[in-house]
Amino acid sequence: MQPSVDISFLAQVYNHPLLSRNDIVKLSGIHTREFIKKGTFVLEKGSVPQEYYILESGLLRSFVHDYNGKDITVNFFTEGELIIEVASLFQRIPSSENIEALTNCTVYKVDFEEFQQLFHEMEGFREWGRAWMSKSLFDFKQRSTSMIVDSAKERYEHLMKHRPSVSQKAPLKHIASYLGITDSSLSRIRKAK
Amino acid sequence: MQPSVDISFLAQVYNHPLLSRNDIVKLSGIHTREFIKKGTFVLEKGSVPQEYYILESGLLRSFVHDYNGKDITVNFFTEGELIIEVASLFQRIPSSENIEALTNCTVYKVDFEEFQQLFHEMEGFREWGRAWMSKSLFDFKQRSTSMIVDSAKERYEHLMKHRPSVSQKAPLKHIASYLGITDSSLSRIRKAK
DNA sequence: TTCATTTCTTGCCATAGGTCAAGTTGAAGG
DNA sequence: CCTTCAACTTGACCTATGGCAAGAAATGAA
Repeated sequence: MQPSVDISFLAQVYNHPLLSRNDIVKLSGIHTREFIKKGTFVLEKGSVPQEYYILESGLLRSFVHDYNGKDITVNFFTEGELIIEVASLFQRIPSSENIEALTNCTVYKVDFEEFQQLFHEMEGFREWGRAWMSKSLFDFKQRSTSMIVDSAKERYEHLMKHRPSVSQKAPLKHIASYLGITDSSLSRIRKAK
Repeated sequence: MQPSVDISFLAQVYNHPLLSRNDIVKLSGIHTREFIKKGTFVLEKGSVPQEYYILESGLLRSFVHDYNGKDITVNFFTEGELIIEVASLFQRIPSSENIEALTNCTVYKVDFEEFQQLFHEMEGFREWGRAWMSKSLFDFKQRSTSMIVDSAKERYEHLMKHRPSVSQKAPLKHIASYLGITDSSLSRIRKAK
């Protein structure tokens, strides 16, 4: 049994002035709903992704290993967000990061070729894509600035406030590496509150 | 006297498999060469940019002020790079950062409206744009990971190696804030070598 | 040339956060 | 119910980097 597509959920994700309700319906055609079990890797280092996903429910993270083999969480993916490794998907190069499901998840899968075709066909979709990229770029810029300007405690509080589901569902060690501190330090920060 | 456009320079910048020599010539039509004096702001916090630039020679930086009023360099722009604040240019919202010329510069200016038109007309241009954005996204991701994984000294050495012109032309304090350390610390790091 | 301003260096001490190691607590499988 | 493994906490100590302030060097304007 194939679970069915939830148009109004997709309408929220693909919210853009140049995308009409009709466009969304058309877009929904390239989305298939899937379940992903906790622990599954939706992308492995070294492979070239053939798709991206939209996360309906659950939590994932992307991570890399530094030169000491230490595991560093690069990003979390929360409900309503795109699960995508932009550089490797668009440039067809092997990914340098892994993406792993931290909980059971429900996602919409989008094949790259089908995406690509609609992308060039629909101006609104392109504009949405560019807006999405701008926002991501902005977020990562903010993130590196925050690493400079804010203390570990402030960064933690910011994460708590803006992405509460992360601190609820992710193990402390992943949150710590995402914040750029050790798990001991994060434990102390939490205690201090 | 209007300085003339250097097509082969632009061909390097707009290097992409889907952009032919003819496409580049067409693109060059929306570029005007300009000189910018050291100290000029090409973008001021709070204003909405109407253009982006390509840097032929010179050095610029973008920066913000943190809540203590401390000046933080977010990025440097070196020769051959795009001088652009993506979020505010594409989403037509006031910029949260400033962009300032650290030396006299030669640039190609591109008006947003003219860009926008060609962008939707030429598939190759769109693909180039997306590739450029992917790369930027990748770079910022790397940057935040580097802030976590590498020591101040390693970050400095990386910058030295990959963007030597920055350490040659920018004052120490801007390099320090870009690296996320104080100018005293950077001075000591330099000395230690 | 001189004066003023910025840039850079350096010393002293403070501190956030790291490292390592030893527990606890807790959850999942047999 | 017991065992195991991961998650989390906590303590003792260490280190990279910050804050502050003084001075030296370089740059630029008059």
